[in-house]
Amino acid sequence: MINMCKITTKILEGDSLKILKQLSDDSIDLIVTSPPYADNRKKTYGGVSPNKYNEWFLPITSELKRVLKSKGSFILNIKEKVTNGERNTYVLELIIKMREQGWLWTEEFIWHKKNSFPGKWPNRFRDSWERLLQFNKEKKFEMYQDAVKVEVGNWAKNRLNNLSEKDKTRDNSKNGSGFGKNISNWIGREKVYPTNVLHLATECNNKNHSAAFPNALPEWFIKLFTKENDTRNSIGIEIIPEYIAEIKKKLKKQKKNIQKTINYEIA
Amino acid sequence: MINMCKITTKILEGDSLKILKQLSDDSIDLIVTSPPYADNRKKTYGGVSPNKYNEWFLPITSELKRVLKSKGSFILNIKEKVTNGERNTYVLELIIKMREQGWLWTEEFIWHKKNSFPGKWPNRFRDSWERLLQFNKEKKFEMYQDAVKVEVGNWAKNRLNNLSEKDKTRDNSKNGSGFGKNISNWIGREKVYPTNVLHLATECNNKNHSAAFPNALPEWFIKLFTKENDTRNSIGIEIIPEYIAEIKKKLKKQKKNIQKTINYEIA
DNA sequence: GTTCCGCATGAATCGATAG
DNA sequence: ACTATCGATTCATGCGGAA
Repeated sequence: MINMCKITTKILEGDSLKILKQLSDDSIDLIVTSPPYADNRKKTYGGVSPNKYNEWFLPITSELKRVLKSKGSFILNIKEKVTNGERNTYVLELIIKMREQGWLWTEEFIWHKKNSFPGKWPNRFRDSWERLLQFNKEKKFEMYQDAVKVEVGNWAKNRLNNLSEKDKTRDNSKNGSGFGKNISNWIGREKVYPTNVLHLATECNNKNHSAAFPNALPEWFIKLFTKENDTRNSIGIEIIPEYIAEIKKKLKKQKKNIQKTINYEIA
Repeated sequence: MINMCKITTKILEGDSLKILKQLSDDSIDLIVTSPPYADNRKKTYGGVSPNKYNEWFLPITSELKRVLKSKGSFILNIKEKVTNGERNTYVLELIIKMREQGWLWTEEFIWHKKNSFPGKWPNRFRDSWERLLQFNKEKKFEMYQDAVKVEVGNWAKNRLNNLSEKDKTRDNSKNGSGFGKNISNWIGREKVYPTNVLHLATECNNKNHSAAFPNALPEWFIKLFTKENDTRNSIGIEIIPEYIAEIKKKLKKQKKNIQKTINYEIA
């Protein structure tokens, strides 16, 4: 037993706005969501038209702000659809409106979808990216950058073989920016920090749910914004009964493995 | 002589808003610009603070709309900077305001900067992408998708996307030596359309101008939005005398090569 | 002509300190 | 309290000279 704490995964059933109202203030460390995009997924979630989207979603973001801890983060995966030949501006307006609610728009990560949906149109190419908007309640928030470090690029192998005298000391840039470098700092460094562009393929095996949201995406943000050895209790909110059954089936499968080391419960 | 038309490159000197007013309505096929980002380039272009940015830039976009042909495109390369720990919203507001001017916001391409600026901060990673906003006057516009097709497969895709000017001349010389063999390589190799994510490195050898705008970027849009065998006359507007001198020097070097096939003039 | 290797450079941002 | 300046930190690329 590495950790004797009890960890729970709660699946709450119903409309997210109503469910959220039952949760306490400042109780959640991280929120990751990919709401149904406007007018898409009509068959499953009813579909919200672009001009009603913010009217529908802003009350939810307001509740999310209430339940999020002050040092927590909210990641919103979204992409505006094309209406009438143009990219619709509702996402831009959503960001502006959320700031009026008191959210800070800290960053916009890009999810580069390496295997984007094929297709051809006369006036545009395949859409190969989505927004991952980071919102916070306060300027200082929890972030564990070391948890998502990546391998250093190939350049380092060759570059570091023969260091010149200049490489061994701090060399300040000529343009007066104060920017300087000491190449010898890289000796023995195997991992570096990533950038704000994530290269991930969409998952095609998610047959029974309409969101093509790869597991690696929330996983990356969970690593980045929550502490590794803390208990990571989680909550999921879902309105469609069939999906709830599917989720619970998957969770039960995993429970057996998890319980070998941790006291794990599905609620 | 492939083409007997006269092609001209005009370098107009002065403030772009004033210069634009001298150009005729509906006379330009394609506009590609990367205006100084808010508060950056203080040393060279004076710098406009984020809250004054749109006030400064919207009169220019209004003139750009007047001079653009009805089926032309306007590509705006821009990225908002961080102010007070947040991404500033002036670019979002610019898009909304430009639509009020009558522009259509057709698409947002992403420029993934492979060699983004280094740095480490407690609350964010390196910024590795910029916006390439496509605006149009009408829903139907000129677009030549076949001109930017890429080879199928990851190897080819990366190779083509990474092409620098140097790469291209090298490749050409290879073509010259092994002509028959290369042709056979092309046969049967399928070409596909690219996506709306461009992977390009910034160019660091641009010693006398601070813009890290790779040649490949405007080149890609010129191929995509203007017809290959048309005469591609061009206009550049620049306010700093030193840069004008630099541009003219570069153009004169190229003139000798170009004039072997085309009647080329610098104005 | 080609490959190898040294090296400068880049649309940055935060936090502390000074005015 | 608010603004201005300054130091610290960091990674990948393409050019140019050498082999």
